[in-house]
Amino acid sequence: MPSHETPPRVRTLTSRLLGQNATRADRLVSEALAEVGARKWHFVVLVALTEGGPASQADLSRGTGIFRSDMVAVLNELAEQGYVERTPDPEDKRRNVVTATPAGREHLRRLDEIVARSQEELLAALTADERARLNELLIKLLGDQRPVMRRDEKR
Amino acid sequence: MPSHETPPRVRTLTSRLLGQNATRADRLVSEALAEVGARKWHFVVLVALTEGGPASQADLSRGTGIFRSDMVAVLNELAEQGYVERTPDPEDKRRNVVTATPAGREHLRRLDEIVARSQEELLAALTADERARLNELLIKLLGDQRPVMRRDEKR
DNA sequence: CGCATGTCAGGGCGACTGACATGC
DNA sequence: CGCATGTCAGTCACCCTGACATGC
Repeated sequence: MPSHETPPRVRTLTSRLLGQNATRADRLVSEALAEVGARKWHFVVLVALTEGGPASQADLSRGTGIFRSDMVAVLNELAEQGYVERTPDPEDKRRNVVTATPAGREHLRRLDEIVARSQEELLAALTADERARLNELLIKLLGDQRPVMRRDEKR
Repeated sequence: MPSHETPPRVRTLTSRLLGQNATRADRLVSEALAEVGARKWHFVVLVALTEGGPASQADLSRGTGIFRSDMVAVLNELAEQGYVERTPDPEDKRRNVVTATPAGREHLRRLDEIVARSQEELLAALTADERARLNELLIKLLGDQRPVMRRDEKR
């Protein structure tokens, strides 16, 4: 009986390679973050807040690519853990101003380390040059694409 | 108010770049395949069958990385459309022998074209050299990893 | 007996849609 | 008025677990 290994025709499809690598990368990062009760969206949102300052949920959504509707849960989780605060915006009563707390910034430092370690693990098989080249190519391939949410921009 | 673009710290994370590119690639391929009522698993399974010959569901599962439990639905769909046939294996009554029908092979030729066009679209921003290099790096990065399902091998 | 196979039920997560109340 | 914001309820695909009956 023949071997049913995935044949080259499929194995070397770029879309497939991207998918498999993304799955592996995601698992590495997610499992590492899970050890401190965090998920990757926590990381992304905390980075956005500490680098961009306080923001509305819609701003955060647009900046990170997380849907407005999903942002709610992410912020709920972060708020429960005391890493962000939601306060009503006095200038526009529809909005919440989301702010990273000191504990949030502290937490982010931990996440930064964890994520960095995951990247190291992910990229272990590549030399520094290869890593750089890969990143370059991935960026070029991605082009103008907004983080996710390409078409409408108004979620 | 600051801009909340995704900052470089996050934007250039390889895990993130892989994720975004994989999402885009997946969308491209899936939407194209959807136009003929197919999904990527259909493609993968049909390729496995035409290149490896008839196989049991468990063999197909191991070869493609689709879980045994999910393979059932995929084969149901392919069988409904007349692209594969399940017949009991006389040599081992636990097994089904899955075979691609002529219509299945015909269908695969269409899918092949569609997938090829998607890859073209996906990779439009890269030169031939860059595409080759990217594939190389992705393959090296993936290393020994089995299609998915790394740990147990016995789903 | 332990193990493989096909099947089903279900969980968790991420991407995404639709709707709705409130306010600009 | 049209549009933005925060929220909730759901859908769908994928990845994955657990269990079970049947047969090796």
